[in-house]
Amino acid sequence: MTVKERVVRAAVRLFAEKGFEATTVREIVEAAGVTKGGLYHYFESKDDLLFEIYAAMLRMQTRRMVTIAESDLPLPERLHAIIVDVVVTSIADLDAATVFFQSFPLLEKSKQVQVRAERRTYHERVRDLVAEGQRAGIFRADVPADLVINYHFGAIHRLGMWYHADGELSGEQVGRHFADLMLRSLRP
Amino acid sequence: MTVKERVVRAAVRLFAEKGFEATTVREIVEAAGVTKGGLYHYFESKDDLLFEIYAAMLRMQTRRMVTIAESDLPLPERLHAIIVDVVVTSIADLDAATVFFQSFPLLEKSKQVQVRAERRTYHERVRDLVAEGQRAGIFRADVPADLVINYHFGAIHRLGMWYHADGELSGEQVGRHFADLMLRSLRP
DNA sequence: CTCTTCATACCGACCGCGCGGTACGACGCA
DNA sequence: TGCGTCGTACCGCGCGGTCGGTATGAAGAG
Repeated sequence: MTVKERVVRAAVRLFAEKGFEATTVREIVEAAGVTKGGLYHYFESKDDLLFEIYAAMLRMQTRRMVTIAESDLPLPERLHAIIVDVVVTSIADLDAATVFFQSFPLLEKSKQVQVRAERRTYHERVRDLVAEGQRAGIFRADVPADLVINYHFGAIHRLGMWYHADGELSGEQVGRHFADLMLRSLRP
Repeated sequence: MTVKERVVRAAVRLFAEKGFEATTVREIVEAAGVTKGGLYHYFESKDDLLFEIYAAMLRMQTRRMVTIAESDLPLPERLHAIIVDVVVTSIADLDAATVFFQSFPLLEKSKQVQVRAERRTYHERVRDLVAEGQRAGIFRADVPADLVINYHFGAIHRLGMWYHADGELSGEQVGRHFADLMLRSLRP
């Protein structure tokens, strides 16, 4: 494992556990078994480290979502698969997901803009699926598609607050339950 | 308005906007129009200030929830009213709600224990309503009540991330949509 | 009614600590 | 020798918190 990977791994765990600001660079290098010189050789700043975590998560989740959205499955099944996938991948790297959904305001403003832009396209892409289903009469149309997306993704973004790997449910099971809850709430 | 109130009001706004750790005591006293001496006369520490915000929010929301839960309305209507109420009160003081649901890990550990205990009773109280409905056959029973509560309250806890008062929907409207989404997802 | 006492409310200059970040040397490989 | 890869000793800053002091006004004594 490279120095860079060890730093990222340690940082993600600490950020998830104690928050970005409460975690010191000294703690990160200690947990990663490297030194400050090593860390600052690969990262410009503590903030830059957070941004790398963000960028990796965003790229991965967006790519997977687009792949499913562009498949030729029936619309409700595409939506179902997207929810299951985002839940499963979030749980697979729960620390990163926790950081991702909690530390956004702490990013430098300029980096926030970048991240927000990509998050927006993600949001709109999925929202359009819902809106399409509403127009087709597959989904009930008496609730705004934007609100539906904010609602259900809000639920997903809080996963890190309560899910523990030693619990009874696997990521796959949680994902299916979530997808079912979403689709049922849209049933006409 | 007393010094204490002004401090709390300013602190809530700043904590919601920039996060607890990123907000300095100097910024708070400046925004509140008081001095450090005044602040530390009423609060033991910056952490104590955060805790007061938490305690007030918790007491208020728990009290309201219990009142509704103990009413003699039919079960689904009680659940509906609880969701509408928590959404409306969260939106009425969105800054406090945002802080409440985001800054928990930054509280002192001993205070976390207190808060967690009360949050737990809140959670269990509402979960029991769902479980009761499942046993009675009013709600579908193929999904764990705990997961249902985590899911739907997760959505509520993210309100501060996207709701803006200048949008099209009032707190009441959002509350009703949320409650509808929840009850529909439980329809057998 | 006046004088003394004392608690409460608040002020703001100051402090020590530990933070993120840096400078520079060393080591290994080409 | 030269370049990329670190290690280590250090730095300045700004943070949360402190502490000696003052203003105010209620309570008790005479």
